[in-house]
Amino acid sequence: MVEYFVGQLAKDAGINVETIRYYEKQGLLPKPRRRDSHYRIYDDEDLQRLLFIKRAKELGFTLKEIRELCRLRIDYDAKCGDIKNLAEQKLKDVDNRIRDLKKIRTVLAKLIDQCVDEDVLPDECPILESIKF
Amino acid sequence: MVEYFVGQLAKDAGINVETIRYYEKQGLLPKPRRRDSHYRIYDDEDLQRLLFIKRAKELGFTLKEIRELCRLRIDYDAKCGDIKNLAEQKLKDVDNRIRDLKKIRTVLAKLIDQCVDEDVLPDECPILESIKF
DNA sequence: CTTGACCCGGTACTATACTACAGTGCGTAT
DNA sequence: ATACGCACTGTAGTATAGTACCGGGTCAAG
Repeated sequence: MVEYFVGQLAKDAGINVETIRYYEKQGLLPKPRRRDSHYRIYDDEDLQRLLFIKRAKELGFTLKEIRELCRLRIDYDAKCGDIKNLAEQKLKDVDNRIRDLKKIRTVLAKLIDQCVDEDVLPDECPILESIKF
Repeated sequence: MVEYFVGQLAKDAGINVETIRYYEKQGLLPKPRRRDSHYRIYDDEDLQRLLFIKRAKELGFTLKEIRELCRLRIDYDAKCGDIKNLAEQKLKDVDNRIRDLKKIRTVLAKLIDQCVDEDVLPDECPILESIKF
């Protein structure tokens, strides 16, 4: 199994060393094992987790929400029903995001078509023209 | 046509009055007409625009990106090709977001199923288990 | 013609999410 | 064994996106 120190992990994930330690403090990364030297030791799972956090952030989830997404599990104390409820709520949220992104997608595609077919530009924001949230 | 002052607009959009003035400063809202009293006057288009900004933010776009999305137009100076390029780039971005959200969706759905069918919980973060970005 | 709700610009403060030191210790290659 | 890079904790500073407040003007109901 591959092991890294924080510097290598940071490089592989494309994330700042300080940010990794910050995520640990915020409970987004589990407290890693340490060398005798108290250097943190990471593995590939940590890398995947970091990449997930990075992308989830770009998708508009806050660190708090990401923490929740990642904790949909393990809490053997929590009843299955509780987890199910939270998961269902998150699923609904994700579905809505997908739906609204598809609306934006449609408008962008239309705009690109307009640019090809004619040399006519819409005279108001096309996104606003067609999307009514 | 309905006209509002900033207070009513804020109420209808579910957005703070100060935030609306802030968006104007940031170039997200066009400078509105004014009464003689220099009160700002808004209409339904402004409301739609605000709702779009609100949702786009929730979808993970920054104010800067939203400004760009809304300006994919009007710039009659810009060549159609430039607009097309920007729009295509945004489209790719939106497609990637949809793709990744669908991955998360799949995992959430699976998690909910597990809760129904058995009383077994995954013992690691299910999101991380299955999503490799 | 006043009074209370609302608007004005401007400035200062806040929360979130980093990012950058400072001072100190570890690791390894020479 | 020493020097250079990298790690450690802790604290301070930054960017983004608001949010709150101040002193003052406006509007309209009574």
